[in-house]
Amino acid sequence: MKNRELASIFEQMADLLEILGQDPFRINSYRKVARIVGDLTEDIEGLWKQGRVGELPGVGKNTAGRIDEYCKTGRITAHQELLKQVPAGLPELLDISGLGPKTIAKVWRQLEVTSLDELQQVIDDGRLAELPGLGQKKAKQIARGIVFRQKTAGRTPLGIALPIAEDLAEQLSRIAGVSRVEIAGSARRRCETIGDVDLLVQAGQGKKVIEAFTKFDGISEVLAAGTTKASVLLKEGFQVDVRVVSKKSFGAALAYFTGSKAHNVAVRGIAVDKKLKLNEYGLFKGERRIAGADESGIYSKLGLDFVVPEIREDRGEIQAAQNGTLPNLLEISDIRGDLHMHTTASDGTTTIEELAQAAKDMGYEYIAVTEHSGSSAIAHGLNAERLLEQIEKVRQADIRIKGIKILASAEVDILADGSLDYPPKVLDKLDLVTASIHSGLAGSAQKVTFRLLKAMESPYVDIIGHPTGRLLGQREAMDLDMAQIIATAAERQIALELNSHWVRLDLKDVHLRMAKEHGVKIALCTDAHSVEDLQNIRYGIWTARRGWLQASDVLNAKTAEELVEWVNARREARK
DNA sequence: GCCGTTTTCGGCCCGACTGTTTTCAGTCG
Repeated sequence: MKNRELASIFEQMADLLEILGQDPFRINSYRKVARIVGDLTEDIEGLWKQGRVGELPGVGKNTAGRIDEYCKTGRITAHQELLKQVPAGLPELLDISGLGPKTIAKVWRQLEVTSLDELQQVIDDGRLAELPGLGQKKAKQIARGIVFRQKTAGRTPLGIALPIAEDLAEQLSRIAGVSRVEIAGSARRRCETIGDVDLLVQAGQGKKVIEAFTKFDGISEVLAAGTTKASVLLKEGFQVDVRVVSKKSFGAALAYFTGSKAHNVAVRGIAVDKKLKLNEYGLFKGERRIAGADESGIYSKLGLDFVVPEIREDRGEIQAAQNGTLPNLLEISDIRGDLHMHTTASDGTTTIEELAQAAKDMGYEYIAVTEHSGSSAIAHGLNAERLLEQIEKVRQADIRIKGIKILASAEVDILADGSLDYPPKVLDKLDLVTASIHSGLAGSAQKVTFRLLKAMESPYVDIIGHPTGRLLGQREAMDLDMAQIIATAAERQIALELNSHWVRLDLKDVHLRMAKEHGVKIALCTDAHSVEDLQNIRYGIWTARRGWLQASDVLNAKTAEELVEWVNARREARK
């Protein structure tokens, strides 16, 4: 699937045009195409073969021609031409906070800067500060932007940012005069990584709130502080923006700052169609505010069902909200068990008993204990003999501990050739089998896809664990042919895992949606290595919701009886 | 660039803050 690659070409064309100072609206249209193509669950080449590229929103005659050229030749002439006009090192400079296209063009034309290194040089020798329209402060701001980008690569995992955001929100709510605090932005949409944290405060006296906020512990630098907003850098290395708004505008501001930008633009378009004006202060008919205190009022006045933050991405939710066909998304209460966890028998830090008790306290009906298999030596994986002992321990625990069903399972390694790390007669003794790749993740697309497909041929595999193997900010996802993996999972009735640890979130939202559309069941599991890890399920729930999943799409939303039935049906088919 | 029309041109979101100016450009969200 070439969707990502094509999207990045359009994205880069937009960057190049921006540096060249072209029409901003034209640039915006390129960015829109990049986003549409990147989010597409269908293969763009498939769409092209059917001659349906022109049906995509935002794709006109010109863009359709370019996609046509790309599908035929693998490149776009206009893109190549643009690359010749701008030094290769410039587009990445757009990622530096405080540095925009105008300034990049200026340092390029006037100081002959063509790379990040050369930019650093003209900052250090003072030439950047001497450019007309710039100065000492601006130069320092850009220098900070460079450091920040190098330190954090720009994004922070939700699992790190959200607890900090929740703590800041709590502190803000204790400031005198503050009546309400909400986390907005991508953290509220529960995106897997957060660029910066947006906090919205309802209060009369903005200035006092800003003054108190900028004195909080944990702030390493105040970037901006006015009467209604402040931006600070935390010691953890990411930015927090606080905005103070009045009660009558709170809902409008919350919607506005929750985004996504694409969702907001589309909603605003609906307002315009109705001869209304929507901004961060409210929904207006002429001068009169007709909604704004709460989000639901705005959606309802626009003839839309309320759209939960997790799916505000302009991926079809607005049309669904108009038609009354928004899905009834998965809730944490729908989850009846966790099917992936480790004990001290392999690399966990806890026991079967402790996990079972904690799961019971969470209201679960069942758990599956899944140790690593022998080839994961570093994780003290179990060879066949030790696995049989572990199965016996699980059976005993299941008898001893009342009120929860404990399934004997395993996270069996998928080896380099796609075979499984236990022989069939051992696998046959397990209630449930998850198979995962733990090594050789950097292999070619062809190789890693082959390994997974091969493993899925086994009649013993019920679930594929953390299918892409990514670790946010640490390790790239495997270069899988996801369309083929999903098609095979659908055909063979194999569930795919949504590993809910916040560093994995694997599968991710768009792949979950793709799987759902093909009728593939998702196993929403924590891969817990401790009792606390079981709580990571909340990250999985949010990601599942971002993928439009409903309870009916989730394997472990089934009752214990239904789950056993599902497994047995697969066992029958195996014979 | 796309889109949609009271259809072939004109609009496409726009307000806050900073820094460099001295009324505004650039950046950001």
